[in-house]
Amino acid sequence: MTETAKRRPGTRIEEVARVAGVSKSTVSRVINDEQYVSAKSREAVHAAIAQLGYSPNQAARALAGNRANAIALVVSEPTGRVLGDPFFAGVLRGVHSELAGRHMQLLLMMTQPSDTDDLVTYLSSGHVDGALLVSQHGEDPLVPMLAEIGLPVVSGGRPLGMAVPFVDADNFTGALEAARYLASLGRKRIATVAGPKDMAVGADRLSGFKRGLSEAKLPTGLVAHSDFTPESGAKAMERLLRKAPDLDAVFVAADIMALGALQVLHAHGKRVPEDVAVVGFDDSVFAATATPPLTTIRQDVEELGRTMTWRLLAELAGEAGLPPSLLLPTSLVRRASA
Amino acid sequence: MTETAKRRPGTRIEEVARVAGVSKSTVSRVINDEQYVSAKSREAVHAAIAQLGYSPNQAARALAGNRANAIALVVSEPTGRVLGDPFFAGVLRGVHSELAGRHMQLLLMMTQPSDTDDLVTYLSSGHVDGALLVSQHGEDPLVPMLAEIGLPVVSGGRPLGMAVPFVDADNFTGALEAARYLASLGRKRIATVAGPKDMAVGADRLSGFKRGLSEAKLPTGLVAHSDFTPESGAKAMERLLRKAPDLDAVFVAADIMALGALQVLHAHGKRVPEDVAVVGFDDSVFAATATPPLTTIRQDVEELGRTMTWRLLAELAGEAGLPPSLLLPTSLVRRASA
DNA sequence: GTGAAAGCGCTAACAT
DNA sequence: ATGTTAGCGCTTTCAC
Repeated sequence: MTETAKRRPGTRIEEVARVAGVSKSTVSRVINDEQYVSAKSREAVHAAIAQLGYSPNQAARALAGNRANAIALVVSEPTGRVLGDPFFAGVLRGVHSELAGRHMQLLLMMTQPSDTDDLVTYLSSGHVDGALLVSQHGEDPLVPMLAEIGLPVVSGGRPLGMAVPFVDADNFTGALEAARYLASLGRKRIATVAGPKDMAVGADRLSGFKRGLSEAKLPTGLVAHSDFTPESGAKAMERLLRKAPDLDAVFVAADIMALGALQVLHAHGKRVPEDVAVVGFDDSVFAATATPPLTTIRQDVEELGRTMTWRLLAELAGEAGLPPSLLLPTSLVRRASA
Repeated sequence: MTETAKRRPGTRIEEVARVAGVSKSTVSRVINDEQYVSAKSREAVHAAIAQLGYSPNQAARALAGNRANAIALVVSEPTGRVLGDPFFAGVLRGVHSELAGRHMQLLLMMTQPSDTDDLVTYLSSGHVDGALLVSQHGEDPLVPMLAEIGLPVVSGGRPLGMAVPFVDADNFTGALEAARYLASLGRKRIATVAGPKDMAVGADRLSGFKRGLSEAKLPTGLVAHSDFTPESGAKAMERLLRKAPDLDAVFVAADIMALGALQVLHAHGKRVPEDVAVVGFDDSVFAATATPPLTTIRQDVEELGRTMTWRLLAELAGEAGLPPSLLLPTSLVRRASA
């Protein structure tokens, strides 16, 4: 590295102390919202901070306080395919809004299974105070590894393996509602493009769907698995059509897969919803803009991000009696496809 | 704050030095890839680091080195609507891949126009070494403010106001190619759903489009402005159809707007591409999954992210003779819509 | 309620 | 090529 650029931060805490007429310690106490500071001092410090445009040096805070004042958002998936997913975008937005105003930075980390070790080393070295995990496939080794090093963690989506705190949409109930709705429409040959078997989200939505069909005394055998891409959604739809050319409804376990399914349905001359009713899941940006607009199960991904963050921060703050896991409600959004 | 959780980082540099049989300074030099370290020491240090699973404390590095070892990715737009945009996801992926392996963290910051001052204060306080800006509308006040405090900055997309280093897709040439292609198809009444007037990306694509039509001696008057959402794309398409019911082609300046335009075209009984040929821009995930699949101008957003990051890091490293701005090539991707 | 002083773990002169 | 020393700006005992 050559001649790395350096810059001197502006005001230091000492100057704030001078202007406010108190000691550094008092300024520090005010900044950290501690008790035992007189209203008078507090006010003076706030005034000085505003006047000088002071902003504490995070590095020094972290070093002295033995905290990082940062949490990581870990996306463990090959080359961040999830990033393109509106799901992730929503979570990110939620995390960010929950963090707003707190003195906490968000570090974004992506990781392939191959460099899991590096990541664990990094996370265990005090760079962050806790981690949020998203979109891990099945039994992600990251989960037990982080649990072992004692790093507070909250998973977005139910992890398949080890029990760690998590927040998830109520996928089971959402899919159940989708199946009930399709059955209520009088559809009899209801299929599903399910998610991957090795992801809890896939399994949960499939379970809920099957439960709904069972209630209506309908057969539950029309299942094609897929991963969360339009392409594989299309392929799954092809398989379904081959197996049951006369199917009259399909629950696609993610809007993004429904896009592919819709293309295949059109290509086969099936009218939606007349011949085949389609219900998606997520109510992502894809749903409203699909042709035809997609009836879907809405999950509030932004709320998911907020809740995950709240849960993690609460744990970092040492709060007791926190629920190990939380399920967020879903709701049916009716559009043109069913 | 109550009883904030604390953790002690594991190994410290001193222990690495002891195990390697050298001084802290030498370990530091090895870590920072400096010269004047014997191969022997270097090797010993690497071995010790591996053995101990050592990872340097970023806070201490930042404090002592007077660098943050972090850059910010600033998304300046009301409540991160951009986040849902595949454009942003791609850029993020590119930024991240370029950062991989360097000791640099990525801080994600979103900001509304209202808290620009806070952001500037924060960024100017040494928390980051530089910033990447994306998706600013028109003359974003952030640009001159950051330039003023001397923070190295690279903009993703050409900023409308002040001259700061930027990287952008070659929007002009891309749109030019779209227009030429449509003309080469024999289309005569070619319209465009353009982007916002106050964004360079909107202006540049419109200019290129008009230039292309002029070349073919075609009229350039069929223009409807829109922002980058499917809804406003649909509205713009409605306006275009009202103005020219017999239009036979439309260049939609973003795939995501094309989704809305496509819905409207269908609703009006227009067949795509038979009656109306449609060309989009971006080649985002929306393009291939649209009905019909969209012919579009591809821009490599991941490369955009990588290039922005490279440019910023090069500047931080004090490299001389860096190009103030860079334009990335685009290419036509033929699918079914035109 | 407030201040003084001792580090937090590292980098950066300055020696050698 | 390597070791020694002095901080970086803040939080945190511990007095008062």
